[in-house]
Amino acid sequence: MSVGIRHDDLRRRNRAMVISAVRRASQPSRTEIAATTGLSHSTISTISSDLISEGILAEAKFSEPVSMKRGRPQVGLMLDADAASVVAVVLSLNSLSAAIIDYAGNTVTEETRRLVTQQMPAEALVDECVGMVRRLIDSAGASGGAVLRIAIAVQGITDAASRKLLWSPITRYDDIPFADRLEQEFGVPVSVENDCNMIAEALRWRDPVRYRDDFIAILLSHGIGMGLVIKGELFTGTQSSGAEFGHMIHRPDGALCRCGRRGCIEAYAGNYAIWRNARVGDENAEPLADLSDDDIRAVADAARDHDGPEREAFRKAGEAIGFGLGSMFALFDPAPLAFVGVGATAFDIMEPHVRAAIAKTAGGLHSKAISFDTEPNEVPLKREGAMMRALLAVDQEIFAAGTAPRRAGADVA
Amino acid sequence: MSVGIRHDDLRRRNRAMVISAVRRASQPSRTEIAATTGLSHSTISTISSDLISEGILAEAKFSEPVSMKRGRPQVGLMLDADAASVVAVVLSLNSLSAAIIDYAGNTVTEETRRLVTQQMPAEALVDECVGMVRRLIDSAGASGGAVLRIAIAVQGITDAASRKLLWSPITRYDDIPFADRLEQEFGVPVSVENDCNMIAEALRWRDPVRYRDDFIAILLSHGIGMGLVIKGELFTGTQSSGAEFGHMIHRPDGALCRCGRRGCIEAYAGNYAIWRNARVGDENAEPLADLSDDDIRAVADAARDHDGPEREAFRKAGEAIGFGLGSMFALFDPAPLAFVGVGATAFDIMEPHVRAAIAKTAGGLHSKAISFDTEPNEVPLKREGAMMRALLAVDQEIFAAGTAPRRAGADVA
DNA sequence: AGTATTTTTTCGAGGCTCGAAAAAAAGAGC
DNA sequence: GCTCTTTTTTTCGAGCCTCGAAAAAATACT
Repeated sequence: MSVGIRHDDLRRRNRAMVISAVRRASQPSRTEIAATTGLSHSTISTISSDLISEGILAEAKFSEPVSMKRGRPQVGLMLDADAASVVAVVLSLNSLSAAIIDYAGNTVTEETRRLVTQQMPAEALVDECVGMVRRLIDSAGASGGAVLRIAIAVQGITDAASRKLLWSPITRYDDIPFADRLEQEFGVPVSVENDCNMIAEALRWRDPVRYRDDFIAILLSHGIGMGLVIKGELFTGTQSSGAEFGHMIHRPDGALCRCGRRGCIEAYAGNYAIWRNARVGDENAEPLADLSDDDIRAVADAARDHDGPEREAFRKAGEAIGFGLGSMFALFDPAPLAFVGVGATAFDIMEPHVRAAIAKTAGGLHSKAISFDTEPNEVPLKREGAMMRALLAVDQEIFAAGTAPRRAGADVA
Repeated sequence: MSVGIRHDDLRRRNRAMVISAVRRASQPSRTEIAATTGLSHSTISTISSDLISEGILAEAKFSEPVSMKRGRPQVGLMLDADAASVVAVVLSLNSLSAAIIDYAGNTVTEETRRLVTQQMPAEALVDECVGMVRRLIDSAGASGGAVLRIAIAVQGITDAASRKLLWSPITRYDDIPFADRLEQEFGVPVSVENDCNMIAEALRWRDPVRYRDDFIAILLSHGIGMGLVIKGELFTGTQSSGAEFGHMIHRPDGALCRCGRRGCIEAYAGNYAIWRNARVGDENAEPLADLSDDDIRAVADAARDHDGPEREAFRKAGEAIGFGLGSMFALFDPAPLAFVGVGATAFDIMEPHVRAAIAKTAGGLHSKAISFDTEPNEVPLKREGAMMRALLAVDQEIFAAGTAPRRAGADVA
């Protein structure tokens, strides 16, 4: 099972701790790092001077002299932006975008283009990714650090090893091996991640106070996605990316879902379902393939304006989400929620029904205490999440190990 | 956040690895331990001779000479039964039992008695536990190692810190602080655990091949309980023991549940629900407080014998369980299942309906591959689970640390 | 009885972290 | 302007820990 700790793991782990402390805090001093990691000052001193000489960290030159205290001033440590760079790719329905990001997290170059993903062969999808990444790397030229990692946030179900796109609403094809192809093309590790998991990862970095150890991100768009952080870790399935909240069953044998099954939460709360209930009035009608943001906003406006099928459609959506959350809360207790995507703009209409449904479930005891937050624009979140995923991999897997700690160190000295 | 690895943690962790390897395997040799832990032979040699001199491990005297190989024969290591002992307490509806178990896992003494738990004040429940543990410790006398840990498996929801019984069907009272009282009484750490979690823990030790990293134990009795192991760890809630499968929502605003809410899985699949559907025919009728095993077996026999309300009741139960599992599998992919308790004797009637329901959900793709296993007798499983929980705590928290590694070691030498 | 083989222990080397002390870098006080 | 105080950072020696190699131990084979 779990393996013993070798002597050389010790350094690797503690280097990882230091890098992680610097990435998390803003220019922490060595003393602060010692405090947060619990390691001694001398250890932090040794490790950080190693990392600086390897070009991974740098001392902040003009740290604002916040101190105004006596004594030697603290000198902040920061990530050396030129230590490396990563590529964050976001692939969604009819849209592909990518960016090169330096080691400190600044965007170097980016590109976005529209594609008709549902009508492209699987090969072509991968080719588009490869092409865009290639162009970005070429345009960035020799500036900054070498690209050490690529992360792709993609709508759909990925495998647990983050290598393939198992299934996605953006294409008719299954099992598309994005990672293998891109690794072969660029010679760096590639991971393929579910977009909602990346949204959760991004929220954690945007607001570490609210979204710390346990929270839930729900993407309300054409379908319903979820990113789940439990006990400080992204919750993924054992074989897939997991957390397919949209396909939990709300009503057995109920409304027709885009996935072909019946009664899924998505079949009540996805944009297509809300539109169908509001405008078609038949929950068994074939789901629309796509729906513009304006379409759904129009339904929301109508629902706000007067009672009628639109308002009823949002009631059903809120109810489905609420009962689904209630079932989840039976499994692992309530947690703060973030609603992301176009649907979040209409969340005000759904919220009372979500709360009413949760109140009827095991999560009901705390239903008033559960915090809801909305963020309409999911695109930057997906990119930030993929970026953080890639950067953290560089931190932990490459820089913590210390590329040839003896040989490279000797070269430098 | 996570804290750095201090120099002394290293030894503690590797000692823990060795102890754990010995507990898991049956009399492994030092060489085998080195292989499974990945540590060097010299390290294993040092650590194991320390552990032997501290009286935690012992060399097996007459290990069957399975080898028949040339060379120095391997000498198996085993846990020293006298190193310590633990108490495993199982508290269920109308029944309390406890046992003293030595460090090697052998039962030293045990006692069981019937109580009318629902009519006892909270204090009296705790008093009964204290009294029984006291009698056991007294009767065991000075034989064996000192009691270093107590674990209580109790039906109901416990808090995440395993200290209190938050809610339980066995009593009208909430927030009963079992751990505090018992610790005060016996001066050793006490943990209060959900009984189904202990069932899962026990299954892992009974059949480590089938129940390894991901599996689900479902207790089919008056209510429905669940113990969940995901990625090698017992899955608990963030604030409570979690995995309240029985109170996931099967049908919004559906049948009346024992918990007062509506539509819970338990309200269709708990013994009282099956009995109610079979014999009362009104899913809103007030649930019975208790039901004998014979009652439910009679319904099962009737269902097997002829079509009618009994068979229909089991169909509804299987359907509720199947859809609930399907919803869970949307979150974390399918896993092997063990059905435990009286209800498991009737599982043959439910199985086709469980599978049919799962097939209608996101878990349906693999519905045929999901393995079902039944074990009617839950009582020994609860005890074994509590025992393992307590023993592992002694392993990891007490013996791995090495009580005063310098001073005690010096005393021995 | 001697040799081959496998397991276990011993021993020295190298690495890592730690605590204490020293060095560095500022503000405070006169 | 100089010294003292305070705080941060580095340096240095000590103590552990793990590792690899070699030695020792224990058995089967010839």
